[in-house]
Amino acid sequence: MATVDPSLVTDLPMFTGLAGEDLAEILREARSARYPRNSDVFSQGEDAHSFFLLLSGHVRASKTTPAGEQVVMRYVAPGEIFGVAPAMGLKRYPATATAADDSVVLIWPSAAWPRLVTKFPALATNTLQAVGSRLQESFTRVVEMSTEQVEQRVAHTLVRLARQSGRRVERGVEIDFPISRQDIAQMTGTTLHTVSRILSGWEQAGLIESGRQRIVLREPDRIVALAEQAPGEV
Amino acid sequence: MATVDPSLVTDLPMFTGLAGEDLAEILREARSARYPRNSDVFSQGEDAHSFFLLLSGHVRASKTTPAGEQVVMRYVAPGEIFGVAPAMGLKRYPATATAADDSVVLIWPSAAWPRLVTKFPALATNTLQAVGSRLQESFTRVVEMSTEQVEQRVAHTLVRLARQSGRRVERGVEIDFPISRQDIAQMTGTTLHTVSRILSGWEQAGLIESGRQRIVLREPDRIVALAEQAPGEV
DNA sequence: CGATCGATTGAGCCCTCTCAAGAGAGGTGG
DNA sequence: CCACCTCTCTTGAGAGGGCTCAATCGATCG
Repeated sequence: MATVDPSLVTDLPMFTGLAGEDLAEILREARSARYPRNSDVFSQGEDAHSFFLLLSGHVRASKTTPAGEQVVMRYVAPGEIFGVAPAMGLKRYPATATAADDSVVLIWPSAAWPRLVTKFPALATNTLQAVGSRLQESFTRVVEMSTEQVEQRVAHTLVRLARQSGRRVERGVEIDFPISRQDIAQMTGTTLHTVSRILSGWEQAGLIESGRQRIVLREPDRIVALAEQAPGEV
Repeated sequence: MATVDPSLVTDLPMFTGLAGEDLAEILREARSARYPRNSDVFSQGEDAHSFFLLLSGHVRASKTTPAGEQVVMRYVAPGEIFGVAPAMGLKRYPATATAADDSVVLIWPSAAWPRLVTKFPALATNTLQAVGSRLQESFTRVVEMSTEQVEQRVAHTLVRLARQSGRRVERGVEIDFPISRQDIAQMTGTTLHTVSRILSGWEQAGLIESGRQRIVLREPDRIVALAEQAPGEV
């Protein structure tokens, strides 16, 4: 397999402070692979043999409870690293990563991490920032689940998805990968029935337009308003 | 102010891989300070001027929403670093840190971080692991809030607090710092009324013994069982 | 064109919140 | 050292948001 072209990734936050030859050396240790929609990149509990960078597509990270319930932790957008369990000192992946859409991924063997990070300390700094911002996001979610009603949480989640992975279309902003009511329920701690009722309501009010695994925000500002409005303040 | 004695901190995860003189050099950049119970070490939104290591006592990190509601993110135990916003690239503290009990803290100016991490790359690795394990904890909390009922969440929270900061007493395991029903409510996303009702029930069942800001787990195993039992499985 | 997967919608219930009141424990100041 | 005041905890009553159970519809894909 050919080496990855450095120009594809040179501007990513992960490689801040890493110049031409250094970057090329890092990339030489990686291989790329394609994952078709709905296939798993890795599974929860599996030996953490590699870490990853998403080149294109979208990857969903989810955790399964002992009782078999699934919770979606996040969606990975192109340019982000994921499956960095090895860097955090974990032996096994704490979640399952599934291609939400056909995806292309760079893969480094875990064994390369200590060597790379010793030679290129900027990698540690950049990873620390990436993990730090995920910690902030996770905290935000805890706060929302503690203080907001379901409708607000769904609104916040859609706004965030649209900002992270929105695509401008004629009628508004479309979330750029297939996402079901069930997925949104698993991101907001509710049931697919409740999500369906909420989205049906919004569709009738003209706020969104949606179909099978497809959501277009027609009036993003009014969804933001819903997200921020205190309950009862109607 | 005298330099901190390296022997006090040499075994902490934060300083793994750092030997005598290196450690002494790192500690020379820190000062120590005492915070009486209920005083703030730093406040949410404030300029992130420093990062910290807790030597003794307990510190509560909490976030306040725009609507004024508070959510407790975690309790810091002795030996842990906190307020590492600077290392994650944040300009301001994302939460408020309050001494839950009289506490002694090591303080490094943020400006020291880039210099220290360049000279001692192990610091970046160790911090990455610390932030990584917090991310795992935060994920655990999201999963619990998504899938469990309030009683299970309270049980899980008490078990975790007892493991992290429990002290053996004759009658069981006591949580080693003052903690109110309100604090537990803000950790589990419920109200102090509901927490009070749950703890009253457990007290009558002989599972715990409690008083003003004080909780003793008399039968930790049975609390663990409550935490893990599926709802309805009674 | 059938089968499967996702979405919709109704009915009823229950867990938890809200509102309300009061009791007990500690700390503090005179 | 006592009285008061504040903070924490308890407990009841009632309401409601969201879940569970159930059935149907629609769309996409092989």
